[in-house]
Amino acid sequence: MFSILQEPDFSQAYQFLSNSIYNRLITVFADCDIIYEGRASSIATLAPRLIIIKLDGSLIVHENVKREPLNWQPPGTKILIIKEPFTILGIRRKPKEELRIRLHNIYYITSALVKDGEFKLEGDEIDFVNAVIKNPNLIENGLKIIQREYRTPYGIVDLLGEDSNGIKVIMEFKRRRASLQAVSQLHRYVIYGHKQFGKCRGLLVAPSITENALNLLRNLNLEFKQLNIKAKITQFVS
Amino acid sequence: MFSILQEPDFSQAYQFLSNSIYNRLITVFADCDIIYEGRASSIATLAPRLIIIKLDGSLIVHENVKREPLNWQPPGTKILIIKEPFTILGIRRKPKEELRIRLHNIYYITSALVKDGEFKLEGDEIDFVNAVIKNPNLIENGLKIIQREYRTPYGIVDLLGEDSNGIKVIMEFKRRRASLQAVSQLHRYVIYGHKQFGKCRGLLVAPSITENALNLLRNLNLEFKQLNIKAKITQFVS
DNA sequence: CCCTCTATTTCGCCA
DNA sequence: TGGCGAAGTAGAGGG
Repeated sequence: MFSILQEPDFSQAYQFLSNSIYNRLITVFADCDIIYEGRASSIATLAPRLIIIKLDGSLIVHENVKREPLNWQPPGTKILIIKEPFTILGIRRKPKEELRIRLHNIYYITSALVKDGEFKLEGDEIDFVNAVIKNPNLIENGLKIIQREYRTPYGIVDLLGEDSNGIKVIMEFKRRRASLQAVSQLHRYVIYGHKQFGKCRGLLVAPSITENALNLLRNLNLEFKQLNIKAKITQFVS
Repeated sequence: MFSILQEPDFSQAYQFLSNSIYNRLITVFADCDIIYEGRASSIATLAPRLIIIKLDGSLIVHENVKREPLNWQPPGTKILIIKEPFTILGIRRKPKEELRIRLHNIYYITSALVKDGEFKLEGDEIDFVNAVIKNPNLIENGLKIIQREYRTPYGIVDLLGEDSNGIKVIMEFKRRRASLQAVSQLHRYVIYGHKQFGKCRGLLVAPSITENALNLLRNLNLEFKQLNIKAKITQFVS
């Protein structure tokens, strides 16, 4: 199920790692320096760090703060152990990049057999849009839903509808406070909509919007509909 | 420097964790189920997982694939150990959320004293813009740089310049292939620029651009300047 | 705090 | 494989 190697020499570490890579979830705690070269480049000087090697080739290096790793390599990385100098090397093509972790002193190595469990996440944007599809009146009376994920050359429209006057309504949803970027996104779709449908409306649906975004939105003749899906659900329940 | 506890009972684990939290970099490998409730919500069923607790309160749970953790809590999280049922609880206000990791069987716990090393990263967008500030002719002859990070209500312009005809040039830089979103971003600034300066140009600077983005850009009377900074550097060197 | 934007973003989906 | 956009995005920087 798991095994631990404490203060191994490089020869022991080499054996252990070679047998475990791509088979086990590995952690290494060691003094190391790190060179990354690829999409960007970085150097990390000698210090103790926690290294994780996953079954899919993900390579992750943590220091003692932050949720984000100091260095990493995404899934699909080719991982090599070099004996001299003792190095964990992660190589990727496309983009061409490599992470070179040179180990100076190894405190411990662990390996473990992990079987993924079930995982379910709720409350993302999909749920938000789904709620509106089920009940278009949340947006406005008489709104008809035409298409979800309507594809245009200028991006993918969350929801395309038609109002009670037969005018197309292009809707962009944000689960959180809408920003300038959300307005721009909607604007892009409306530029296309005008070419495609002639007159049409652009509607940004979100729980709130920043002041600058609201100004821009008005400038561009777009509309904002305040909608907080969680609040609405409780409203329906009560 | 480090210590390891193998197959502890809950009482031992409690002692160990209580003494280590916020002092040491901790890893726990254990069978656990996890409930997250906050910005979204998730459930993970019983399975062996690797848990990391950092000195700044970061809480990270990994399974055996992906660079991203299965669940997490960012820095600043309040971490509590509950005895019955044995649980690592991470609580945050603003946003209000909690991560509840219930441990069923603990394989090992490690703790270690980590001193952060030096770290230096190069090759991000800042370097890209800096290269142009140093040598505006990379963009076009006669270009004058007026301001870096020019703030407008519609966003922050990477670089504001003036061309040889005295026309303002609003520049947006992308280190990688420019997308629709990059065009929109530039367009936002130019909308403001027209109000502020009257006539002005919008220039997207990137190593390449997607076809749809290029079409949109032309539609909006914006310009694209192909520039690959790494290539340019080698060019100057050679 | 909020706003804005980058990121070695990662990840998923779809043509 | 590339385009596109969401993410419990995280993290940085400025007002």
